[in-house]
Amino acid sequence: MERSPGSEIEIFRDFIKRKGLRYTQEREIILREVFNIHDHFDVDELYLRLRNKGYKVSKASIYRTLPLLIECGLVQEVYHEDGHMHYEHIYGHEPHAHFRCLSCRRVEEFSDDRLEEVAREYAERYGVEVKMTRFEILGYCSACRGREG
Amino acid sequence: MERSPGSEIEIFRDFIKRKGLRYTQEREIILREVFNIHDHFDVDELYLRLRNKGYKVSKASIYRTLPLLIECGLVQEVYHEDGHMHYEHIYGHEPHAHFRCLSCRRVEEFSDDRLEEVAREYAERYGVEVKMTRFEILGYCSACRGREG
DNA sequence: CAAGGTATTGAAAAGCTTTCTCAACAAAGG
DNA sequence: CCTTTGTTGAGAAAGCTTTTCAATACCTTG
Ligand SMILES: [Mn+2]
Ligand SMILES: [Mn+2]
Ligand SMILES: [Zn+2]
Ligand SMILES: [Zn+2]
Repeated sequence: MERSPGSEIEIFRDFIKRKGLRYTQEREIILREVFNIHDHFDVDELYLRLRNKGYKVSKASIYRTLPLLIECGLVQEVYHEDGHMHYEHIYGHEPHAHFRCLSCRRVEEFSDDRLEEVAREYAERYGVEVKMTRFEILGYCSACRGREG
Repeated sequence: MERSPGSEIEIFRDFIKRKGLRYTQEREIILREVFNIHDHFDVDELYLRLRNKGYKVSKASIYRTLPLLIECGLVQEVYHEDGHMHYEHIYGHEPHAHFRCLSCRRVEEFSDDRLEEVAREYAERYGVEVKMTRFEILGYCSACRGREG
């Protein structure tokens, strides 16, 4: 009988405990805000949202916590743009890929089972353990393809 | 009757001219070295290789030229790691995806036609123009999966 | 082929993002 | 509670990438 996976908070707490780390206020505050953002975000946006809500969490703590959230599979690096990384929470969401318009920078999500299939087959053939996959299409969206390109 | 696409040098020169830019020594030297490297590379490696061959090209020029090579489709950003971007030349190579081991950092290439299929279908359905695609599998290679994970 | 207009270059500075340092603090076990 | 020790915040440091600006080189024109 499989135990239900639980909320992101339980998952994170278990992960932190299993690693022998301490479950701090700051770590939970950051986790909660990451799951309040239903969009791609960067460190600065996360930091400002927390400040605007009155939480005093430092950027250093955000930079320290994100790798933990990624390691336990709750969060993912989505893409690197404008000199910094962009993230999203993935727990509770279907795996999906991204289209990014090189002109207007709009990002669209879509999913296709073949992508996970490709990863699964690669893993089987080469004996690797898949932690995550990332599929991106870069190009010009329908609105932009006329204007330049 | 379709004209043959030509070498990377012709393509780059045509691109530069079409944009009304100047075809300089430095730009060609950088282009040539990019196509001498049959691996993923970063700015520093490219810079050091040029210096070791006696070329005096500045990093600024490399940082200025890479976006041009990318814009004309000769080069691609492969992945961001250790705080900087890694590139590869793609002209003359089949499209391929990457597996990256999170432990030993080894990078393996593989290809699967389904990936281009997914992109082609997305483009058709949403009317976007695809410039490039990127598929990555992150995980632990067969050698590393026992040791940690 | 010479000259002039102007994009490009190199070197250094600046701008950013991310990491590190260290004293003060707080989590967690006894 | 008390103690131990990992964590935090603020600022410094460390990179990477972009910008600045005078000197240079490309290339068009005459
Ligand atoms: Mn997404
Ligand atoms: Mn490759
Ligand atoms: Zn667009
Ligand atoms: Zn490995």
